[in-house]
Amino acid sequence: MEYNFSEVEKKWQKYWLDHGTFRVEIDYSKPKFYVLDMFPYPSGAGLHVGHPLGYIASDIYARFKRLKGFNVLHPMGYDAYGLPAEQFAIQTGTHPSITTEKNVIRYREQMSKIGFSYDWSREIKTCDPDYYKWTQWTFIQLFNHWYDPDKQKAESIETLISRLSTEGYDEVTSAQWNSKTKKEQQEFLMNYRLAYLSDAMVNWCLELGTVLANDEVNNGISVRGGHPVEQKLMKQWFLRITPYAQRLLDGLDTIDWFESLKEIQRNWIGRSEGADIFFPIQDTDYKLEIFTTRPDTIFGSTYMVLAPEHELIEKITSADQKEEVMDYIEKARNRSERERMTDVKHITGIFTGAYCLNPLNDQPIPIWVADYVLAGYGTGAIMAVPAHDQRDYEFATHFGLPIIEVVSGGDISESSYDAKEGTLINSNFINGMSVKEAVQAVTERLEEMGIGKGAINYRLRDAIFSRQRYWGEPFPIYYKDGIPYPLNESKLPLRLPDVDKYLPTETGEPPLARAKKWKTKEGYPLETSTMPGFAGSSGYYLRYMDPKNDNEYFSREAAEYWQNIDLYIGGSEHATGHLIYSRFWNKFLYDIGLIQNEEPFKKLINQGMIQGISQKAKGFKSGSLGDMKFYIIPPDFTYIEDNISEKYPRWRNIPIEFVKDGKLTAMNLELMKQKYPLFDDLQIATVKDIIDLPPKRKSRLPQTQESLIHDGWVELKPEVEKMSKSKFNEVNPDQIIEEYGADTLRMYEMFLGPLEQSKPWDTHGIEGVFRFIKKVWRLYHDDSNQFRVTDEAPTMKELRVLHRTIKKVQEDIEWFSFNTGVSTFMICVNELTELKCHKRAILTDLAIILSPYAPHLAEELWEQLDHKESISKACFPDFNEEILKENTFEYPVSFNGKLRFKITLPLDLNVADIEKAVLEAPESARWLQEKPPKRVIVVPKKIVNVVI
RNA sequence: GCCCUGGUGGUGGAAUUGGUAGACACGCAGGACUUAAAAUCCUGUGGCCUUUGGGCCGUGCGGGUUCAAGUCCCGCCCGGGGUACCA
Repeated sequence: MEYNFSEVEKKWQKYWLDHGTFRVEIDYSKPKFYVLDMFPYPSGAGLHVGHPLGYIASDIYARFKRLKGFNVLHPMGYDAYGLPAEQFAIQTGTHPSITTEKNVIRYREQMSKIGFSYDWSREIKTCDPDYYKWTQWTFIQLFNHWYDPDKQKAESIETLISRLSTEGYDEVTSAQWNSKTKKEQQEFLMNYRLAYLSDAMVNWCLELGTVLANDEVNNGISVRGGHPVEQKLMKQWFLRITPYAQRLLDGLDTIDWFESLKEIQRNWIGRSEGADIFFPIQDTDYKLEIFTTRPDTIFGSTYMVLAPEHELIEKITSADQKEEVMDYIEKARNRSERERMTDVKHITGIFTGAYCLNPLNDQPIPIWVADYVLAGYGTGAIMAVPAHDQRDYEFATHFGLPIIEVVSGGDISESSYDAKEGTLINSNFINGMSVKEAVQAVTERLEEMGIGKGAINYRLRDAIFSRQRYWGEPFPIYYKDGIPYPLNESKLPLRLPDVDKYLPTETGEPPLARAKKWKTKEGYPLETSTMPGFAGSSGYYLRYMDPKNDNEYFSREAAEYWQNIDLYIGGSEHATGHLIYSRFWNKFLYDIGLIQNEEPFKKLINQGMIQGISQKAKGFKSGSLGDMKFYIIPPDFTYIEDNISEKYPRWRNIPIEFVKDGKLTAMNLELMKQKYPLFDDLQIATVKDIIDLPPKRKSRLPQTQESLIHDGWVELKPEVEKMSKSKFNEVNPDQIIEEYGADTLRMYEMFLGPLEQSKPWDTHGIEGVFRFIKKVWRLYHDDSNQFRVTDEAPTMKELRVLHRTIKKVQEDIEWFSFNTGVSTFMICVNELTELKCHKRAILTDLAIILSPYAPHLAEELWEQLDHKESISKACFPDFNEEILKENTFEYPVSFNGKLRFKITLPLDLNVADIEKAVLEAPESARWLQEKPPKRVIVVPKKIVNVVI
């Protein structure tokens, strides 16, 4: 009889639930600690072993902090809105809430089996009206606020209105404001609201029937589904995140995230410093405003470029160029974003016939239109400096435009010199200056002349906030005379209505337009778009603090007690989406006084991906049209390649559950076909199959090839890939728990390697951890499974093992080095087993320190050790430095850096005595060869190195 | 292209400030127990050489700094991630 993990684990999971062991409330007698996992989207496929990796790490940390006396908030919930449930609804008519609820139950069940210490009473779902009420509420606040650049924070829109009506604001005088109609006023305010409606070029995905945010599009293809995305002008809701760009950038310096992740965010925000410069356009009153990061190169500017969308083009193009220019603009406009991206190499552009003047030397400069300049960035116009910008260089070379070198250091006959170092030449009053000095000098001169100023641009764009979809939060907005107004807060939540179909209407309106009576009580139509996925996930961590509160998002008391998140664990794929939006959302709520911290996530760790090992079958297709077979051949088989292979797909993923020892047997293949009809065409190739192949060229195979073909089975090739259902390489945690138990799963996932690294799941290795768990059990139980813990006093040796382990385990958790933590336990248990230690004084503490990693086993042992309360209420033992103190040290002695022997010496020896002892050691004679050493380096408690 | 990462035995990985490279596991080989198997336990396991004392070589490659380099510096090569006309 051995440790019965499945019984024990069920017992404690039930106990924790029944006793509310992990429920937390505000408790001023303890310091708080907030540990959060990025909540999952509950997909139909359920969890695979990769998903819980981060959850296990955070759970260990949360349990550790509890033992250390913290009041730990450790909740879990669901990012429940999402495309798959809606797609399923379109196909089957099943309401997405039904699909979602089913998946949520499955997720909860799977997570419960792993033994997480979540406070399940705080569970939230973003699709729950009690929750999305506050998503809608926040949206209304965003709508009702603007960003005051003087105060650098969000302010009520009323403050802007009162300024406009009394003193005026920006370029609008109070008289102008007061003479505007109500509609005009509302339209004007849209330019300032933090949530606003605007016509904009958006990423429109026809297949999905919705617009997508920039981070949902990659290379002109939707991230979800992989459908083509085109640019389309549409009215959409936006969140004005851009005024927060600088604060989002600065905030990064105050938080403890991986530097690589901060770097991704910095790049995404994309701050660049430079200057806005006005160039007068010859023979007109127009001025061309451009943005450049290199005002120092202004004398090297040999042409200007406008984006095809630029509004000045029509006004300045000369009569003889008009037709060609208009033609070019038309073509550029019809070129989809995707084309523009895939066709980077193709240089196009057209001369407008107009010239502007360099304001510093009155030289005329030709103005061109080209699609390599983007309308949305800076002013949509640039001064081209071909000598010092690669893109301009290529353009100038292509169209034969002049290239003037103004910064020395490169060879402009070869390529542009883009570096920001060198001395200015051919540049009038800045000749001889360094780039840095010249930038400043030119900017100052332009400012003096009133034709330019220092400027900062950000790559970050306002976030498109509407989706033409059903399964999302409805906007709390109605329209009166075409003007949007927020609903009264008392009307929240505005519930998602039922619809007959989850598709757009015949007239192309979003699915909500199908709802009956989608109007306010007064009869005003409601907004038919819904919010995007990131709406519900941007502020969910705040709701956990007070999840049942019906009157507020969360109480002030809860916010003041729990503050922000001390530890956040999740995937780095959210670097430019969720993690930016959340920080923005949080800063806004901070501005309006709801919370105390500007940054939501103090420390963030990205866990790596657990990859799957796919099993790939190599093969070829053959047969008649209606009966095409895929013949599987061994990976080393090459004979087929010459005549057949390149015409047909050669590799197919085989579901790993049917593969044993890298082989697929004919019997398993049959079982597999029964489960997945998709594989009906598979067949293990026999020698005859290959010989019979058309064209029938050979009657026999080379001996070496024939010997690879076996009767009844075929070899497959393993390959490390992302774990996913479609690759048939998923490993389900339920199976692992069934076979080895949750504690083994938890420890093995940690043992696999550093948390932040990606690594393949290899089920073989789990045996080692499983043996360890059984070994722990045997420290407490004898061969007949009788509890064998004694009250004997521990020896110094045993105490040393224990305290060394306590120290290392604690340090490893604090450093998030969970893999070495597991090894530490293994070493400890190996040593205690060797010492035949079954003493209460040692094993009590061992159970406590092991409990964050293997909570079920630890609880069971704790109970057997006669404790009445859960082990999670125990106290993490302190290690005793006195016990750890050694009085000797085994010095490695090297000669010329090469280790030769070891010598054990007392620790209280001084350096001279150590040197003496080493040189007098008998082993030294052999290396010294009776000559005195040149030098002896003694590093106490580390090493001795003798130089000869 | 640019930015960020990483490269250590057959495999996953350890070495936290420059100080014993390969901890801990898996796998493999041999052994004990057993009628047999499973389970468990023991021994060995970086490579090459060896007179069995040990020696030489080894952390992607080539240099360097240092008494001492997986760790620091310079130049390459390869893998993973981010980004891509952002002026």
